[in-house]
Amino acid sequence: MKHRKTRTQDFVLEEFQKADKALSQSEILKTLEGKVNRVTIYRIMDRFESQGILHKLIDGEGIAKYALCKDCKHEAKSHHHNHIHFNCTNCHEVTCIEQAPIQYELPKEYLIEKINFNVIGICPKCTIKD
Amino acid sequence: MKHRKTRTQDFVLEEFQKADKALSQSEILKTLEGKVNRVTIYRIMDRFESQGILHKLIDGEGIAKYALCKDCKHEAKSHHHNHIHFNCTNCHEVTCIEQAPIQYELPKEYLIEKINFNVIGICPKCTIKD
DNA sequence: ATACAAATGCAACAATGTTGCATTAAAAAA
DNA sequence: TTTTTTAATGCAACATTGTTGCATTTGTAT
Repeated sequence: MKHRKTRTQDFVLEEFQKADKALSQSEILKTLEGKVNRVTIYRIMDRFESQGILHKLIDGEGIAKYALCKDCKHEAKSHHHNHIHFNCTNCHEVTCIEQAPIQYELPKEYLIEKINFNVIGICPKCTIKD
Repeated sequence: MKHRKTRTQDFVLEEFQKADKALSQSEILKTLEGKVNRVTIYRIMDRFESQGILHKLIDGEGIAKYALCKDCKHEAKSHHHNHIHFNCTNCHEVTCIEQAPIQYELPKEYLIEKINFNVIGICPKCTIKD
């Protein structure tokens, strides 16, 4: 016996599917209208991350957010998320830009475990309005 | 009359010069042994940032840190810091890697204001020991 | 239906960061 | 030098994020 299906977990997962962007604990909590303890949200997101359902990132403000894993490689030990996260300073949405290629070079003495790349600016939805 | 020279500000600046890495409020506070209020540290670092002396970054854990500006361009409105910050998971130091080139592409609809790139892993100092 | 343990709730705690207001102290003006 | 101005600091209070321990609830296997 491992994982148990609960309403709150289903709800959280649906929120991520609907949102199509990275969400923080407080954003999830709002949609639950205080019906669930915030500690539970933290724990559900942690659990989803270790199950490879979500990936965690730190946004440009230092807030931990999670987003659905889409094109992730799930091979053993190599669950990487080497894509840019775009932080819109207008609508404050953080979105995964999986199609944007990143290239960087570090002296080979550096052992790389993972990356956390944030680009801060105005997203397409907000530039159109302006 | 604009800026006033104080001992605490001098001390903070010296710490950054000695450290040659990014420092958080709490790290600065420790070296001051509680002789200065932590709010003052926040304000000094903010002030230094707006004066172009320090630049702010969010490290891989979401903690705000500041580092000395070295090769920054200080032309009007273009005080960029487009370099990688390396976060060592062993010694927990965060260092600016100004010589490492970064290339990334985003659809042109995205307006880029600044970036915050963290690479997390083991730094050269720590790989040698291992 | 019962038993096990995963999931949740709740209280408490720590750390980070911000704000308002009183006080201190640089440095300019007298 | 003394006085005045106000930038800089101290302090209290607050908000938010995140974590931990323990009791309770609730899936689900038996």
